[in-house]
Amino acid sequence: MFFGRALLQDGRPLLMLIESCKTLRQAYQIHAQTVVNGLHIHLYPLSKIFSLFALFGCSESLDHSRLILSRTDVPNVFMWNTMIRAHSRQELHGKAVLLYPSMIAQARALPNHFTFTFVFSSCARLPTPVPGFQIYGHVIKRGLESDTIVMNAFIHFCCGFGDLHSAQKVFEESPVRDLISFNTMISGLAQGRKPHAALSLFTVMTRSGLMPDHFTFVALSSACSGLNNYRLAKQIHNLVYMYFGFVDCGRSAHLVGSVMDMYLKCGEMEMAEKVFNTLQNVKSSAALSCMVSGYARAGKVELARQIFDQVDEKDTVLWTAIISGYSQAGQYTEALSLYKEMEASGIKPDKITMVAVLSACAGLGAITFGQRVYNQCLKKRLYGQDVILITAIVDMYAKCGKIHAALEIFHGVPNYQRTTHLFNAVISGLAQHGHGKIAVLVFEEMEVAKVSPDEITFTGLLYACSHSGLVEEGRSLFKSMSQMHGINPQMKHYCCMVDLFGRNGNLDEAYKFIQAMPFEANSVIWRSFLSSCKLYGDVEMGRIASTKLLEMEPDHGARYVLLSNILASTKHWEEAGKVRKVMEERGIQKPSGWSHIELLDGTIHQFPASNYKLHPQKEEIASKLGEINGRLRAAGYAPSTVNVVFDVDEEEKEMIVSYHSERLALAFGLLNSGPGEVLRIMKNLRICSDCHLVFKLLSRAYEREIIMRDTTRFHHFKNGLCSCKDFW
DNA sequence: TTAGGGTTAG
Repeated sequence: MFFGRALLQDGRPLLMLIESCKTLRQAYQIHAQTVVNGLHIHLYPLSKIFSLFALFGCSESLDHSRLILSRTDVPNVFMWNTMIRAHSRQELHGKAVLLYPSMIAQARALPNHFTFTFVFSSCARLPTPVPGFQIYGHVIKRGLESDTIVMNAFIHFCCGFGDLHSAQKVFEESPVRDLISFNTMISGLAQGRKPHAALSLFTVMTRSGLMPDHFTFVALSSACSGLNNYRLAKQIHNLVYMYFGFVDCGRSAHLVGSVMDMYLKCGEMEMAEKVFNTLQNVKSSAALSCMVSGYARAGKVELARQIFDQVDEKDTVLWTAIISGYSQAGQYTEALSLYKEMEASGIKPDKITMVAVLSACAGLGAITFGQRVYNQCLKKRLYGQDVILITAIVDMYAKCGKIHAALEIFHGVPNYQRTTHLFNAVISGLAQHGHGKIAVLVFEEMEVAKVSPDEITFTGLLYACSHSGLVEEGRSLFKSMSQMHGINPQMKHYCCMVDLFGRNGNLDEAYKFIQAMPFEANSVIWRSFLSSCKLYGDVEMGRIASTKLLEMEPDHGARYVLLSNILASTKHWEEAGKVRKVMEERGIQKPSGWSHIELLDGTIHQFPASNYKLHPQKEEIASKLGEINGRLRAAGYAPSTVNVVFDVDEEEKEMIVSYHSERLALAFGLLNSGPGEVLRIMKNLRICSDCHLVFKLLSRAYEREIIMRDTTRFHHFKNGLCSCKDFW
């Protein structure tokens, strides 16, 4: 019997029925009829029915196909391959790969090149490359290492894990290299950020007589997008014209989109806009997302928003692009409210969306929202597969004041997933929380795990040392940078060192260090030094730093404030007044301070300094501030007014201090929370020493834990003490 | 074999 022409009892051809099958119900009916007709005992119709279920695309149909497979005595290679492909399509890559050993163990059917192609495609999406390499052993055993299709799949797998070395070795040893081999390799080099290697491979390809196709140029433009080289971008664009003429934007949307993205990533907005406009009515979702993120990267969030708003059917990527755009621009509240809109519109976020949202939560310090997003990640099973997502979660916890939660997650991450970024997030988090010694221990762990540190690792480490008073550790880490790790210290590292010496009172050493630097110190260094001079009341050194600063940045408000503070704190009122006058004459304003507090329900309330008069609870806040002042006096507190710049009378100075934005947020927090609840406050400037003292006293007077994040670090106030040990 | 959105520090 020729089963390809098998007919059911009513005369209908089985294959045609299978091909036209649209619903799962129809599929079950066809299967039932096959059984009635006795066709199911023959392998050919059975495997056709089987693939109908396997590739139908839902979990129920896949379950049914598993059932058929388990009841088949000797499944053939076609059935195994279909099963592997079906699991892969439903993103069940682990299960897809595990089918391979089952196949080898049970079947008499030998794996063919389709088997390996499907298996490698799933292996590329596993969290570890180990199974892929084990299966490559079988490829060699089966003598398929010269099969171009299998080799292409393996090269793709290697590139997915960033193992360009293995990919290139196989590529070069391959006896036959086709267009797909070259495209895969060029694309792999692009992803692995080897643009020059990708370019030279392109030359090899054209010299060998192969004609590039659209895929080649998509890969090539992606490779060159990171080079920031306008001329090269233009050359590639010209090559596209040379090979394909004026490309049909409808059919070549991929290619046009990639060329546009290359211009965007080179910062060539005008050319990108030109290409974008050629797309006219066929603007693909990808092109729109590119433009949105391109504008956002260029700091033009409003333009990005305009494009976003004009799109009727927004997909996950477009939503993510705009959310991430706002987050990167520091407009975290807007980012979070867009995420809420996205949820309401029914578009499902994916792991990349979550990364963008978590980064906004981290920026804002919004722990309730952040925790909700984390729970969503767990529920949607997004967590665990992706290192960047893990890094974003760790960073969110650290920046929202829960460093222990951050550490707990970090400790659960297996070694093969620990990247430089992840270590950096943990080390910087620990630094912000003042856990310098633990940061150094984590760094030692990093060295043992052979994860290479970069300049960001050292920024975090040196920062941690300077904020924990670890002068010797800092000194030796700084030395090890160039001597052991081949990283040349940059301005920011020198800045940390000046901070390290200055904060610990070694002002002379800090000054000598600045003078011995291999390049001219920038304003950040002088500001750090000036802060230390203020901390230790060294007017002479402070004057040197101030003079330098005013020369360098005559329009920067904070410098004037710091200088007049230092003069005021040492009662040089007259000079402080002069500075203020210069500031007024030049029309410079002090940066305005604000604080916000998050309540348990996740709502965030923001307070600008000295201003709560517009707040709906203004009367309660005023009376709470009065009560606070009373409690403070009872605790023997006298306001320190060294931070108040001007020589006004003492009472007025006290008033100005008592209206610092963090105090307003605290008063509001006490009013709107239950006893024993932790108060979480974020401030956009550094906390002043007076507020710091007040927060310590109030943590005892009200028996409250207060967690406060300022621009430089976290302060945990509890029982009259602060975690920074008054060192910040 | 195809493009687009993502993490740390400053």
